[in-house]
Amino acid sequence: MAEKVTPVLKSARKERQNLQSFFNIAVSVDCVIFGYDKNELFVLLRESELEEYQGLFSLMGDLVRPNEDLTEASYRILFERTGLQHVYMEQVHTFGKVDRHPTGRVITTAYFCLVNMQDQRLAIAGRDVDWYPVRKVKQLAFDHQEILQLCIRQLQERVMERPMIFHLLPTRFSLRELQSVYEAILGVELDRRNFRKRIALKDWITDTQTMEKEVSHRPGKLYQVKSGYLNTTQSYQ
Amino acid sequence: MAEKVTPVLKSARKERQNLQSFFNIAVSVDCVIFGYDKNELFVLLRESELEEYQGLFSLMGDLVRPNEDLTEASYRILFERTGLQHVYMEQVHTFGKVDRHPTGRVITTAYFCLVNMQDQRLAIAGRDVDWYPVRKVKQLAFDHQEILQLCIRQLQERVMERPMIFHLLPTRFSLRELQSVYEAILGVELDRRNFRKRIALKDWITDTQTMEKEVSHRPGKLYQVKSGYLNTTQSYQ
DNA sequence: TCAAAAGTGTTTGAACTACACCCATGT
DNA sequence: ACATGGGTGTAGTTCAAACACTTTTGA
Repeated sequence: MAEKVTPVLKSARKERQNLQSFFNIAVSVDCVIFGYDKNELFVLLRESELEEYQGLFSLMGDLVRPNEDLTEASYRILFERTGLQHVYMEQVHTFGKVDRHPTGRVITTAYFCLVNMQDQRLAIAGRDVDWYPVRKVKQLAFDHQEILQLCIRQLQERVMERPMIFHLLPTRFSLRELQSVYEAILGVELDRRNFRKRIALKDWITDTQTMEKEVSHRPGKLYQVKSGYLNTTQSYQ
Repeated sequence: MAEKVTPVLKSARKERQNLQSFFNIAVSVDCVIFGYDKNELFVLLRESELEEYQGLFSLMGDLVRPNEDLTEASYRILFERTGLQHVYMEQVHTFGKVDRHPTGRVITTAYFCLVNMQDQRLAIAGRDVDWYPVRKVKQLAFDHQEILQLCIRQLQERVMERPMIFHLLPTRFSLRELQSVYEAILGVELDRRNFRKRIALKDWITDTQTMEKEVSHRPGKLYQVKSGYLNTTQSYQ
């Protein structure tokens, strides 16, 4: 094994000339931005700018700039559309069918983001974007429906395994709220007692010694995520 | 919510002109091709062609052609280097740092492939590629070490959950062989009795009513994967 | 006093772990 | 006879699921 063959070495500079003709696929990033409110999972959409998709909504996407890392591009798009930074983000998949974009050959890398819809810094008013309940989204421009579905699936697969759900909630939350977010994401009802035991086992959250106020029922304890579990950065880009 | 804003529509044709200046990031695919032999996990590597990485090995990669889906490109690269088709393949991650490639801006999508090193159709002799034990790979060209590590991690995370490991083995195999492949991938020793129970629970394999031959110990039963578990195609590209 | 959600424990089954002995074959 | 791996079962633990009643608050 491993016989050595002496290759004809190419320098990067010479190589660049040969490659120029291949620099003709555009690269984009699409952000699937999830939020949670009133027992419902929402996704941020905007109306497609393309004639071909008039009347349809699309995800937040843009081409990657020549001097921008892929993750930088994703954070830029998020910031441009929401005013938010330091948001939880995961790369999901890269979609590369030849005909997926009518403008030309564009491959796109999909990320999902989890944001707190109550965040005061969230600035979508006056922009061409809005929140839509994920359950009601039936059709999107491009292959964005497929992208959305895969992001939901990945969110569902990971949300019980890793402490990521807290990015969707305010700093302090009740166990009831936490359970409702899980139910909205997973699309199932959970048993309250089993849920509380499971969350206790994870050891992600801590009692804040405060209670809900101004609720028309017995107030619950408020919890917060333990420090160190609100990281937004990925290991790999 | 969802106030409508009337956007200025752009046609795909007009849009294409605006985008031309962005068609300047190259897109590549890197295949991490895994094989198994004699209690070891191997990866297929070749010597880097670039002066900058002289003496280092690299993964099998190439630029994506303008009329080629991302997965097509990955299968083409695999076929060019191994002569194999219809191989198990999963997309892992897309790496997009600005400076990851000395030739210019190249983002790359990594796939891992599982091949049977005993496959008669495997044709790497005379090509500039060879198998290296994964454990011994310490340094690679570009960011290929990072790509390899992430592919190994994804393989490890999924190999017990999905019936993919059989692509690394001949059609018929003993439970001992199967256990050894798991051990090579996971980097741990497994208890034989517990392993057999676990595999029985998965219900992936079936007894072939044949036995090992010409082994210098008590021969074991030979098994094969149940039909339907050797799919090579992915749901998403 | 009623409505609404908070809070809490037990029982069962499934799956995983650790662990030891006899069996069949080739040399 | 010996070396090598084949083949098997039990006991303990952990985790998940099913399931009901009392408590606290606001209206």
